[in-house]
Amino acid sequence: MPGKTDPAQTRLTELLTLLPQLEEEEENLNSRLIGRYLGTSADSIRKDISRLDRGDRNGSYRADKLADDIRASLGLDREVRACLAGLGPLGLHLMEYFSESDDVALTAAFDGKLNRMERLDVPVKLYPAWEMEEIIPRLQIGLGIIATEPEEARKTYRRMVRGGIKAVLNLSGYYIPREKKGPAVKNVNIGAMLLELLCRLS
Amino acid sequence: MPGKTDPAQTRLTELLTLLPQLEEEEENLNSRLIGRYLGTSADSIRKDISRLDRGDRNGSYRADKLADDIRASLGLDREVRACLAGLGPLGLHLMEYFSESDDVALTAAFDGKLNRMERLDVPVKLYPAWEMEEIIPRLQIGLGIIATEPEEARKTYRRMVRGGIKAVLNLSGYYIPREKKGPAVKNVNIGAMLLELLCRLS
DNA sequence: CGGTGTGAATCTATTCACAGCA
DNA sequence: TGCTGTGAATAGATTCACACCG
Repeated sequence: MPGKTDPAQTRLTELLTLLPQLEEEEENLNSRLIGRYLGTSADSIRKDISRLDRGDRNGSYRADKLADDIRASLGLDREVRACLAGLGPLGLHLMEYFSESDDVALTAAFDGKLNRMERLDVPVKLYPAWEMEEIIPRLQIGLGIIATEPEEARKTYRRMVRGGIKAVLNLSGYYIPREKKGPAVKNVNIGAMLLELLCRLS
Repeated sequence: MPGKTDPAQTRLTELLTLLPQLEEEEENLNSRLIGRYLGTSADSIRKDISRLDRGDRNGSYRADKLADDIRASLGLDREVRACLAGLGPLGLHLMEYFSESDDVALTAAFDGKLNRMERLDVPVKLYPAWEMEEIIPRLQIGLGIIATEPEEARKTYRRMVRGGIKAVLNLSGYYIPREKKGPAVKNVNIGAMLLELLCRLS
């Protein structure tokens, strides 16, 4: 019952990230087309969008308006400050990735290996991992992204919790158990996703 | 209706990837505990496992037996050959990650930049991207993992399709639209996942 | 007791079907 | 005609409740 996963909300966040791409490569949008990109039925897309209650947009969808309406409906107005832990290959990838995001301001990055940090030329302020607890509240960071090795994920998580983080996106592959009174946690496991795909082959 | 996502199957694949971790850090397993790791109710976990129809295992769960039963039930017996496209930071991360997998044999990796490839010391045979179409059928590769830049994802996908790939896990951030008669596609977008988390903060 | 397994009840999501609009 | 919006119908998943086992 905890990590609630409302399918409509999931689709809408996907649609939001899909819209820029659609704007580039499609003339005009409709529910069937969007469904094809998102792997759902046109019906679901229509229902999701209609429930958005935007001032009566008539006829077909416009990417820019849709984006605004989705943001408004999901409460994605204010930008949230985030930090990233782990600067291996995955961390570096995410650093680039999120540097361009509108929804998240990547404000700090952490790693345990100092020498690794010194070499890096990146657009975000870097700190040693043990300063997390202090930096997170000071910079008012609400969201933590874990991209460490699995072995370090738990410790990293604890540091974030002690820093008062509100939500954690954990891409390390280690499963962080949910705890009452703890932050919202989303464990993403690429191996599991791959297995799910494999099931469809059988 | 296409990209069907059976929640029970999703949980079971997650559980399968979770089990090694549980084996390390928990004495004995029960549904509530598993639910805490997976962000679901104990009820769902019990139901999922009971439907596994294993020869009457009595009482509490054993990690090794569970893994076997889940594999059998999901048809994850035979190992599938996979290839990876894109050897930037994300690709390198995945290369390491999947090298250790039991379910997938990473058999080839591709990149468009030759100089990038020459520098790499990796445990998988590397090929230039334009050979995909030829290599995939020759090595009987069934699954493609896309870790390229978004701009190159579409072209990469087309090459995989022409090579006869059966399933695609696409981590580039670009959304590949589903096409009838095409392979199974799973688009994973980290930005969307992050947005979903942000929604929970509001 | 603290746990599992499982029908029955509930709650949620998807699909259907069609009216209404450009 | 081709698409959206939406109630009604269906299908599906989760939760409840309780019998049963070690």
